[in-house]
Amino acid sequence: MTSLVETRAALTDAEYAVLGLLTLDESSGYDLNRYAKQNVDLILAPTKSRIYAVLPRLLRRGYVSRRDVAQEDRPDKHVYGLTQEGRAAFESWLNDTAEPVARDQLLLKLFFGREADAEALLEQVQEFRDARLVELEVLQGIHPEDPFRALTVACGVALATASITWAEQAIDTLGSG
Amino acid sequence: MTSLVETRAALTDAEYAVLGLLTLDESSGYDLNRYAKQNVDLILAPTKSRIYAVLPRLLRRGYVSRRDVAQEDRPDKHVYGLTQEGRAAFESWLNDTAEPVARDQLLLKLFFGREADAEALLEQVQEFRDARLVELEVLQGIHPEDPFRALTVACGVALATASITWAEQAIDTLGSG
DNA sequence: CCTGTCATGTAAGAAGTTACATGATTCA
DNA sequence: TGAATCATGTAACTTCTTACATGACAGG
Repeated sequence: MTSLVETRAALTDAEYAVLGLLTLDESSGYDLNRYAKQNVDLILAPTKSRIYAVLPRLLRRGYVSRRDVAQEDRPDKHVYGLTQEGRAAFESWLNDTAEPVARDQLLLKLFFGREADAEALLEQVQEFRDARLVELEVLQGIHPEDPFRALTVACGVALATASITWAEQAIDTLGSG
Repeated sequence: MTSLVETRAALTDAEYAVLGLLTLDESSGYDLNRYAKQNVDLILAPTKSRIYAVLPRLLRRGYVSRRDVAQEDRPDKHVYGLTQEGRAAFESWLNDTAEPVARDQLLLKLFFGREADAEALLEQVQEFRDARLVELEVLQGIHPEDPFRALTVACGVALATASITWAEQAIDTLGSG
């Protein structure tokens, strides 16, 4: 009885990333690792051992299925595919507008934006922008005497501003799509 | 025999943050927690339990000393102060230009910039800028067909650009100081 | 001959979070 | 009466990283 609302525990970002990659094609751990390095890497780089750790967990939850492919002269291949439950879980995460998303999560969702509901995605980018606006206001209220500390605040301001500008642009793109 | 160069293992960011706060004044865990929440928070927020976990570790290393202050009607206060070794370790971290720093680490160092060697700090900001320039070039070489993925790249570009602009400004400030 | 690709994972440890546990005082 | 401040920490848990472990084949 730890929480009033007993929800099915959420997955981690790494797990959603794996589910997302599996929406594209069924893959082995090895494939996922390589593909993640090449693509999602700049956003979120689940390591090899993380991928291999995550796959059996998703299997136990019924979010992925596993098919073993025998091979000669090398280990069998474990090919994982998304189940209906897995796809449902992934999409419900993708379109969830209730929880505010951090930057990396938003980027991860955008990366798989094709699979998402256009309005839900738009709403999440707007929420992200609004959160940055609040952050910016807070930072602009801080004026440290120490010049070094002023620089740290300036960095926060610069990044928040850039995030807001980018988000506006993203909102335009998504809205007109 | 895990590494050729047997260096005294580096501390974590949370530990350096605590050492940094202790350069200002000796403090109890409670004080550190409160102070961290008010100040470093925006950069790096070591939690209460992390602070209480870190202090005995720093003590064992000889980086801080502990003085117990008896109090009536409430638990004794454990007041920690920086030792010479602690200050040396902190400063050597602060002025270490060998390892490239991540953004949060750089901000943490800047936060305690008064304690740092001006040139070493400058050099680290320059290295940071250069790393962002490389990052930017990589990102500018990526042109995904998928418009959603193009947005994720655009975000990276926006943030890298903002970081570079900020770093230039910081370099000016530090150089003319 | 050596490096890279394919292919699986485990082990050990670091780092951090949330919640638990206790208890007096002060102020609104 | 209830919340905030002062003051200590522990426990349980999650997540993640780095390094270890194995082994064949292909290509330069």
